[in-house]
Amino acid sequence: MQNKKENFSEWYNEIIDLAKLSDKRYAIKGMNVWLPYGLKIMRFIDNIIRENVDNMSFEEVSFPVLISRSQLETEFEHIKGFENEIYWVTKGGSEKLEVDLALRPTSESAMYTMFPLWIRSHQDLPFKIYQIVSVYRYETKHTRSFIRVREIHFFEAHTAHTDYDDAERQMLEYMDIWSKIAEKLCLPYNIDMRPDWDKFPGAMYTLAFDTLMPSGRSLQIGTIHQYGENFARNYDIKYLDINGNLKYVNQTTFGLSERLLAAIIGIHGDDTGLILPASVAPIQVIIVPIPGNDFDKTIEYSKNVLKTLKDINLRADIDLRENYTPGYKYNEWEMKGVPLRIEIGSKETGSNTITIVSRLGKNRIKIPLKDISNIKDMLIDHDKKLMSNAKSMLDENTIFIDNINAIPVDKDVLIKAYWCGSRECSDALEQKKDITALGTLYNSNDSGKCIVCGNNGKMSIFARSY
RNA sequence: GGGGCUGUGGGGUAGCUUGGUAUCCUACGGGCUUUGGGAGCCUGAGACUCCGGUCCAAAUCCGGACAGCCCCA
Repeated sequence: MQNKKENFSEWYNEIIDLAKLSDKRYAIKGMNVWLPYGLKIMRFIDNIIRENVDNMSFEEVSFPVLISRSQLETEFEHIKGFENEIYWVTKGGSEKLEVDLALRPTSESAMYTMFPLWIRSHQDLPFKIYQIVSVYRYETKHTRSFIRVREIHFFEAHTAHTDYDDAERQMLEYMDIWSKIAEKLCLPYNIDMRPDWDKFPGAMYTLAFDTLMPSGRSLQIGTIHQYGENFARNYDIKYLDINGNLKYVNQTTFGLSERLLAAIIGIHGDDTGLILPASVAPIQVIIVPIPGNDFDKTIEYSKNVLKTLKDINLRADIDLRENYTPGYKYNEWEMKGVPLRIEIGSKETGSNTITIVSRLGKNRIKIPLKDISNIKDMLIDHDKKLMSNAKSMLDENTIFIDNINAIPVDKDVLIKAYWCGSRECSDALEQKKDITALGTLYNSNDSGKCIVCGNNGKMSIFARSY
C-alpha cells in the first residue's frame, strides 16, 4: 500500500478502502456509504461518548431532521453563519411547499424552539441533553472521507443553566468528559481558544480540541461553545429564578463527529493497515488456526480458546475460512487493525500453549494456555503504547518559534508562538506560509512578545488545518 | 475563493497522440490439489461515468454535467 510518511493523503484514502470502512463511490459528493466494519468502529466510539455523558447526567434525545424556514429566519448571526451551506427541501411530491424546510446543519434552531416549552423554572435547570444524529452541510470545498463530508455523523450536547457561572462550570465538565473520551481513543490534543472570527456562529467563545495528523496538518476533533444568553435572547428561553424573577438561561454546547474516526485512522495506522485501540476494535483478538496434522484437534482447541476469551468479556473471533492460507489471514487482520492475533497449530496444541502476535511490533510470543487471561493486560498495554506513540508524534511535530523566519518551509508542523490576538498579525503569518491561528493555548499562562508586531501576546498555536 | 489533473470489468491499468476487433494484473464464481507470512493449475463471468456534438464510424476528437484527486489563497 501507499507509504504513510511520504504520501499521507493517498495512504489515507487507500486504507479506508482496503480496510472496508467506507465506500465513497456513492453518486453524491461528500456522501459516502458506511460499510459494516467502519460503522462498527464508529458505534464503539459513539458508545464511549454516550457512557461518558450519561455519567454526567445528560439524557439522550432525537430531534427531527427538518427545520422550517420560519425557525431559521432571524437576523441572528448564528443563522448567517450557516446560510450558505444549508440544503433546502422545497417540494413535497410535485407540490411546492408553502414554507421551505431545511436539513439541519446543526440543531440549535431546532432544539431551542422547544426549550421554552420545557424550561419554566430554576428547578428545570441545569438542563442537559444530547443526540447523535446526521447533520447536513452543503460543502463546496474538497470533501474527504470522515474529515469533510456533507452528511456528518454528529454528536451534539446542549445545556441550559441559571447563570453564566454555572455555564462556565459546564465548560469545565465538558473538558473533563472529553479528556476521558480522548484517553480511550488514544488521541492527544491541544485545547485552543479560537479567535473571535473563527468561533462558532452565535457563541461568546469557542474552545476547540485540535489534534495533529501525520501530514502535519491539524484536525479539529471536538469543540465546546459558551453561548451565554446569546441564543436564549433570540429563542426566548427564560425561567423563573428562586426569587420569582424571569431570567434568560445561559447555554453551552459540545460537538463531536466521525472526525474522531479520521484521527484514529490517520494517527495510529501504519503501512500494513489500521491499528485500532482495543477500546473501539470490533475484534480485539483474532484466532487463526493453522492447518496441519490432526486439524480437527486444532479447531477444537481453538474454539475452546475462543470461548475462554469471550468468557472474560473480550471481543474475540476465529477465522475458520477454508481456502485462505494463514499468511493471507495475517495480512488481512493486520489491515483491519486487530490489536492481537492468536496462532494455534499442532505446536501449540501439543504443548498447551498459544502463540500471540501483537499488531504493534509483530513479534511472536508463546504463553501457556493457563495464562490466557493475561491478554486483558496486553490489550491495556496496547492502548497505552498507542497513546504514547501518538503523544510523541504530536510533540515531535510541535515547534516553538520566536522569529517569523523560523517557520519551516519544507514541511507542515504545529507552530507555537506568542501572538497578540489580532487578525492583522494572524493574516501576516498566513501570507508567510499557509498557516492560520488555531487560537491561544487554553492551558497556558505563558506570555511574551507577539511574533509579528512585538506587542504583548499569549502562547498560541498556528497550523495548516483540514 | 482560484488554478490544474483524472474518469476503461469490483480494484489497479494498456489502448486515446494518428477514430474501426478493448490489454494485462488483481479480486470474484465453479472444480481439483493446497495451507506456520498474501498458494497452484483448469475453467467461467465481468468494463469504456453521463448527456449532447462532429463523423459512414467515437473509449479515442469537441462541449457540458457529475464524480474523484492535487496545488495555491
